[in-house]
Amino acid sequence: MIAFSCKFSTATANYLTYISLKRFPPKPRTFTPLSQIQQQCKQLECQLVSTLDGCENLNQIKQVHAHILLNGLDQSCYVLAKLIRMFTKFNIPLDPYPRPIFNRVKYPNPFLYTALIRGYLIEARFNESIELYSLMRKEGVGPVSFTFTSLFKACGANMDVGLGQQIHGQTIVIGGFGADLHVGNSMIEMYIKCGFLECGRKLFDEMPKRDVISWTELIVAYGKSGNMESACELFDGLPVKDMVAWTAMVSGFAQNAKPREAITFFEKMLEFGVETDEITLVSVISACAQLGAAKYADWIHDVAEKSGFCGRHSVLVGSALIDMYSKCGSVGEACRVFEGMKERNVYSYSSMILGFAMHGRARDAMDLFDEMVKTEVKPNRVTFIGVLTACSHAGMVEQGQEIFELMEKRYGIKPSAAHYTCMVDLLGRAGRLQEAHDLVKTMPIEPHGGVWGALLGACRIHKNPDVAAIAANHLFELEPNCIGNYILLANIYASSGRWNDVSTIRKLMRTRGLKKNPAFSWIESEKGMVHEFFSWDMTHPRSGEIKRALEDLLDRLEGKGYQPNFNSVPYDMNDEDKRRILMTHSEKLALAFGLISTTPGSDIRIVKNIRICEDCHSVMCGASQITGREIVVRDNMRFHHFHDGTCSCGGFW
DNA sequence: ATAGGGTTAG
Repeated sequence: MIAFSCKFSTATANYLTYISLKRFPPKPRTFTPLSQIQQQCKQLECQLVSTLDGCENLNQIKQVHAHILLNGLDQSCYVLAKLIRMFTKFNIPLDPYPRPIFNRVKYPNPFLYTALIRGYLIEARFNESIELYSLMRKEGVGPVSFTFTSLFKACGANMDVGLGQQIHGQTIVIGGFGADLHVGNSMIEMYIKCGFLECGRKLFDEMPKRDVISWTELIVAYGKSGNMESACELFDGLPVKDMVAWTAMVSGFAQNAKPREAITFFEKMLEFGVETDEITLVSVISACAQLGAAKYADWIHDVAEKSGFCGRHSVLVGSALIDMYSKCGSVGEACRVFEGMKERNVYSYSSMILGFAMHGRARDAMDLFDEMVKTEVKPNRVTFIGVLTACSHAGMVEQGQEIFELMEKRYGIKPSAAHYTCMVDLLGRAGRLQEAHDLVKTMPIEPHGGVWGALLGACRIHKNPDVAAIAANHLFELEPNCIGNYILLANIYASSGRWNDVSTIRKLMRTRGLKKNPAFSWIESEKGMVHEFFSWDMTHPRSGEIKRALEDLLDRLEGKGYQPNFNSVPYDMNDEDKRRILMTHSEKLALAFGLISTTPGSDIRIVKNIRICEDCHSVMCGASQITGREIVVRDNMRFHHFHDGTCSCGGFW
C-alpha cells in the first residue's frame, strides 16, 4: 500500500486502498497468548533437532547450523547441544570450529556443557573436558545424570580407571547421583571396560536400584572373562529376563567353546517364547559352526528362515551361515547362501574366502578375492588371512608373496603375526624352509607361538629335524604347556630315526608334568547320532564288526599296493607293533564304522580333534578309491575331501 | 537426552 502513495494523488491512493481492502480484508487481529508462542518456538526447536538427527554428512549439518542462526536460535541450548553432539558423531574436532558456538551462548545449560565435555573426552582431551566440568560447577550449572554417563563412557573408552574412580567419588558427593540407575549402569560399564570386573560387581551389589541392563552388562563381562558359572548364577537371579539377556547367555557359551550349552539355551529361549533376532541367531549359528555337525546346520538354517532372517535379507545371518556351512564341510551349501545374499559385507566375503581356503579350493578363493576388490567392500586383515591360507594350501607361493606385498602397499593393512604365520606356512609347505626361517628371523614384530608352530609344522612335512629343533625350542619357552609341540618334535625325530632325541623330549614332557590329551574322532550316523571314538577304543557296541571291517579294508588296500606309513609312530619298536598301533587310530575306527553303518554310496564325514596323521591320510585316499565313497575329514587345521584316491589338500596339511 | 547382547582369524 505504501508504494502507491508516491505515484498517485492522495485521493486516488485512498480509493485504491479502499478497493484493495475490499478485496483483501485484513485478518482480524487477535492476541496470541505467550504460552502458545512458546509452544511454537519449542516446535521449531524440536523440528531442528530432528533434522539434525537425520543429517548424514558434515555439509548437511552446516546447512542446518546456518538455518539455526537465521532463525535467531543461537541461544537455544537444546538445539545447540544436539548440533555439537552431531559434530562429535562425525568426528569433527571441537576446537577450531564448533567451540565458538558454545562460547557465544550467554547461559549454557547442563546439556550444552555435557555435549562439549563428551566431545572432548571422545577426542581424549581430558584437560579441556575437566576444565569445562569444573567451569560448569563454578557457574552453578547442573550436572545432570547425562553428564556422568558421558564422563564414564569416555573413561571406559580410554581405559582410564583413575579418572573414572575420581568421578565415581563425586557422584556420591553431588546430589546423590551415585544412586541414579543410569549413572550406576555407566559406572559398572566403565569398571568392566577398564578390566576391573570385580569393582563393577561390587557396585552392582551395592546399587539401590538395578535393572535388566545392569544385570546384562555383568553377565556379558563374566562371559567375556571365561567365567560362565558366575554368568549363569546372575542369569538365574535375574527377575525379568529379556531377549538381550538371553542372547548374552547364548553368545557367552558360544564364545567359551561350549556350543552344546549355547544351543540348549537357545532351545529354551524358543520354548519360553522369548523373541529372537539376528544377533541371537548369529550367536547360535556360530555355536553350530563349532560343532561342525550337519544335522544342527540344517536345523538352525531352517529356524532362521522361519524367523524371517534368512541369508537373503540379513547380511549378519547370511555371513554366519556361510561360516557355519564351511565348517560343517558343506562348501557347496555355503556358496549357495553367499550367492543368494542381496547385500554382502566384509564378513560375508571373508567367510566365503576362508571357506574355500579351508577346503583347498584355492582358485575359487582367489577369484572371489578379485571379485571383492571390484566392489565397495574393503578387505580387512581377516580377509587376507583367508587369501594367504588359500595360497599356502595350494602351494601358490608367488601369488601369496604378491598379495602379502599389496596388503600394506595398496590396502594399508599392516601385517600382523597371524599374517606372518601364513607366510611361514606358505614358504614352509612349499619346502622353502630356509626362506621361511629367514622370514621369522627378520620379521619386524616379535614372532609368537603361531609363527614358530608353522615353521615346526613345515619341518614335519619336509623332515628337517635341525630347523625343527630351533622352532621347537622357541615354542617350549613361549608355550611350555602346549603338548602338541613336544609330540610334533618327537615325531620328526622319530621319522629320521633319532631315538635318543625322542627319549630326551619324552623326559622333558615328563619333568614338566605334561600328559597327552587323547586323540578322538567323531562321526554322525544317518539318524543324527554322534559316535565318538578314541584310539584303542573298543567300547563301542559294534566294536567287533568295526574291527573286522577295518581289517578287511586294509587287506584290500594292501592288495592295491598300500604300505603302512610308520613315520607317525614315534616309538622305537618293530614294524609289526607299529602296524598294530596304526590300526587303532581313532579316525580309522570312525571310518570303519562309517562304512558299515551308512548307506553304501553316501558321503562319510569325520571330525577329528588333532591333525590327521600321514598313514590315516593315505588310508582315506585309498578307501575313497576302492569304496567309491566321498570321504570328508575335518581335522583341527582344515578339511580334507577324499575323492577317488586323491585329497583336496594335494598332500599339504 | 543416555544404556545392555553379535558373526570371520589367531
